[in-house]
Amino acid sequence: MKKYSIKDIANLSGVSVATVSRVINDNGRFSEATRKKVLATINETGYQTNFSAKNLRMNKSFSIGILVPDISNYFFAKLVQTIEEILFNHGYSTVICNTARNADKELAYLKMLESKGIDGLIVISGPKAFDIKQLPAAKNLPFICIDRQPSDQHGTVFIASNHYQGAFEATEALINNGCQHPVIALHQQISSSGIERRNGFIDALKKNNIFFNPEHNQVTIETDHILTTLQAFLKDHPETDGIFAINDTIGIEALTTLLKMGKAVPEDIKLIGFDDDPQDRHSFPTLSSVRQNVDQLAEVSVKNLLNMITHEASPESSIIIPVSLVLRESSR
Amino acid sequence: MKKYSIKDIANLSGVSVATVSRVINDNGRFSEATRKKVLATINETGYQTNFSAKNLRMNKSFSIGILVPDISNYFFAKLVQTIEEILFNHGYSTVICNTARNADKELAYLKMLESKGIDGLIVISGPKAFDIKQLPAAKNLPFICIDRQPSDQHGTVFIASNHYQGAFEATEALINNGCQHPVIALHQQISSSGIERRNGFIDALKKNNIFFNPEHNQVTIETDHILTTLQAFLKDHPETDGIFAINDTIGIEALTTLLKMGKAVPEDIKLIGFDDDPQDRHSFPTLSSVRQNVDQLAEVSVKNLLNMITHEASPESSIIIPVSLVLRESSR
DNA sequence: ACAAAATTGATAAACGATTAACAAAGTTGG
DNA sequence: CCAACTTTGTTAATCGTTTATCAATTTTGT
Repeated sequence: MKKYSIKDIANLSGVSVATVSRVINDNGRFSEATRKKVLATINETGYQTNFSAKNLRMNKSFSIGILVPDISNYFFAKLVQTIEEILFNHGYSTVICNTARNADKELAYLKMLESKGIDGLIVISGPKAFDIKQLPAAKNLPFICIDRQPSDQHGTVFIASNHYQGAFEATEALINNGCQHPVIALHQQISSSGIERRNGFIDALKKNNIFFNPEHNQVTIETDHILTTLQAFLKDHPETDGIFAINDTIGIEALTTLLKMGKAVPEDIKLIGFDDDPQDRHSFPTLSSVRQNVDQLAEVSVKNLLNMITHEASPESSIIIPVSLVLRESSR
Repeated sequence: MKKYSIKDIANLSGVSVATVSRVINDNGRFSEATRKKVLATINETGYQTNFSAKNLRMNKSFSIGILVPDISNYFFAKLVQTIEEILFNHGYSTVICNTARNADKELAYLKMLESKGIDGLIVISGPKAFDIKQLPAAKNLPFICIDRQPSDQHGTVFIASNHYQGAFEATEALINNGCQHPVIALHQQISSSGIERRNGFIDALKKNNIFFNPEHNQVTIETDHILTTLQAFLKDHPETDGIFAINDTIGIEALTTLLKMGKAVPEDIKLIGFDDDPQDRHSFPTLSSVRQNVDQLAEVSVKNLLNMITHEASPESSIIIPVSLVLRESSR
């Protein structure tokens, strides 16, 4: 299988390479007759344009980098998947970089991406160790942040779900279903979106005249020690009748831990998580959660990034996407 | 931030571009003094080689394509993540293509990947609609298949977990724990790995003198109708005391369905799944499963692919990776 | 019918790297 | 001291595109 170049196509169709290029890129300067002729030989030969050459000449690579902390996390995987699909439909390919929340890896990836001459960058969450914008690599690179607030807001796009709203609504759902002593369950280190969620929880308490006391209304879960942590907490705070888990990993863990402890969910303790992992539908009882609108998140991200790349429209600077509460059995 | 080319570096260090290139690629033909000089200006300027140019000249892109059916599936995500990391450590970047098990998309992706001039391809599972090898795009492209048997074995590498072994061991575990009437739960359409798993199940029955009767020892789960399907099956076959689920999605669904029906797991019915999803550790009771060795799968895949690319060693043709049974509460 | 304008196509110069072929300078042995 | 060899570095071709500039041809207006 020979690889055909534009020159071969030109020779075979009896025109010049310039004409072939014009036909391929459809920029007018040719007659209908030549168009047919050229297209025919392209079809015959199965010619494919060589992107390396095109990239070199046009200084454009038709590929986008994505920095993502952990693609084995369902939410990130789904988000990346959706973004990738939309980008592909726009003629871009996606280079996925799994940073493992490691700032050094992030830097290494950025260097590689710069070398490859990517046209744009999408940064999802991740470490706040340094500011992407400060990097030489990113100086002239269109990029947007999802769930990671860039420290220098100017000229960058920030997109996130309304974590605050989701937490607020989830907490109010607990209260409306009778919880008098709701507790938020979270990890030690907490991301920017986590802070938003915590604020939503606190404000929902406030609005319902429940005083937020970190001692009583908050439990810090240490991974792998959830049973002991939760057991100790509930012993000290037997009045607890509702838990808002800051994400579904904690939510599901809390659920099974409660069951192991002999508590009934939702009868004794109501429970709501965050992220709407698929497993929420398959727990027993099923787990209420807050669903982020992944499609919209992806859509808006790509739209804005491509706008930045083509300069067609000036990008918005900060976009918050609504979330939706998914009520299931665990919070009845 | 200016972009420096090799020419700039040459001028700034007072040598020719050829020399700079030699220093960068360390191929000998220069003195220690020039090396230091060139490296110094490279450091000062922050020069990065332009991959488009390098690719064009060398006819090599240092990027690998991955065709994967569904990256939001935990096993695939983990596998892709691991492969990506290893490839990155070898200086390759990864272009991920989510085919959604759609043969047309697969074809479109392959065209794009060919245009980009990828150096190699990894195909994970996916539709058997057509044979990659037959595609002109793949004629001279080194590629390996994970969990997808290429129809033309010659010169291609096939890598897979030992699905047969996993299913066999899981089934024997059920039997050894007292199950007299084990049942396999599977979907209507079944992949090549699914067939292996089913064979393992059947042979384990045989070995233990249980006659395999599709009527009695197999239930076909229709997604979204699992409750009714399973309920009907158990009504017709009340003797059922063990279920081997062909994957963890079915496993977890079966588990909660059984609980909803008032069955006790593992007391009434023992249950083992396949793939060792993280959620298995957080169900109640925890779900026994078969774990594929993702690290080894990734390692072996990359090693063989890179061997094919560099011709350093001739690739093996068919590699089977052992799996391990993870026993938890659901099969006690 | 002829000048001006519009259409169509060709030539050749980039883009930034690698590398074969060559040249100059330095080293060595007899 | 000079032939032969080694070391170091330069020049220029090449990869496959795009596109500015120019040239030839056709169309149009009067």
